[in-house]
Amino acid sequence: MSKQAAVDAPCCPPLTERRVPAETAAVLAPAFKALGDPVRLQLMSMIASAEGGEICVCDLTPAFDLTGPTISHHLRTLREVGLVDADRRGTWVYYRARPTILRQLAGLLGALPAGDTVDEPPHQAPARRDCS
Amino acid sequence: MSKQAAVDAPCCPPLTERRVPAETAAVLAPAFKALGDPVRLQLMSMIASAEGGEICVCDLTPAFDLTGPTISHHLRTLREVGLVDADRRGTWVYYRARPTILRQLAGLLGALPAGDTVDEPPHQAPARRDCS
DNA sequence: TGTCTGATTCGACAGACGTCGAGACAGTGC
DNA sequence: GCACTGTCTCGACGTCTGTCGAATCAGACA
Repeated sequence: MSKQAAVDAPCCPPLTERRVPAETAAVLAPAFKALGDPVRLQLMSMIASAEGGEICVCDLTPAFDLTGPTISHHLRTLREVGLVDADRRGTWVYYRARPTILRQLAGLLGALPAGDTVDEPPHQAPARRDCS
Repeated sequence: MSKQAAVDAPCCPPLTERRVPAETAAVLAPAFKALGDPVRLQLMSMIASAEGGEICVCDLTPAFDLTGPTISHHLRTLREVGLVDADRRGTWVYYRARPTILRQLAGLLGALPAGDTVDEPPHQAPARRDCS
């Protein structure tokens, strides 16, 4: 059924420290892309923050002004990149987040063990260089 | 001309803790989407990890099997969501990462206290079925 | 000034994406 | 068995995206 490609990606140093190799980029980019839609980003957060660690589709659908098939489509996208996992229980289907890949993405962006986060290089706000 | 919309986003609790509001999702999703392309992900990491904090376009272009205009297009995408900043110096244009939004994204994905979550979340199903 | 190099913008095109309605499938309950 | 509910798949449609070549813009230099 689902591909869940990104799940097995090798773990990754923050992109602020070393250039991301093409292979890693090819594997992780789809996960970022999946989060690149406001609906999916909200779906992901509803799933990841659900109490009990999982949430029913029937709780997700009414939260949006979209049809069932559309929500289902977005959920499949999240499933295919390995961000969530589905589980049918009787009539209902429950979705659950997969923290591993979420951590990989966060790690890549540099959510390091908190504390040593890179800090602003010299950068004044109003720079506006408009080199257009 | 550039939009740099996401830059001013309010900071955000991890999506594993609370549902991301539609507003925040609409603001941060474009940044994730920008990172959702392998080429842009690599560009972003080359820029963010560049020594001196910045890197010349002339160093970026030859690193890919793509034409100049295509690289320029991707760089503009990164610029428009506020992930990078451009600066023309003489003949060359230098790009620099903006750590603020990078940290926002990382934080959203889970400034996980490290060592906490394991892949398998609590798995017994708390039979929530009040979906009627 | 004229020419050269580096970077961006413009216009075009194929392919991917987001959305929907209709229909199919999986379980439950009578 | 049959009807009902919840979810997914399929096909279609309009829009967006990634890529390119050609043209344009911005500086440097003779």
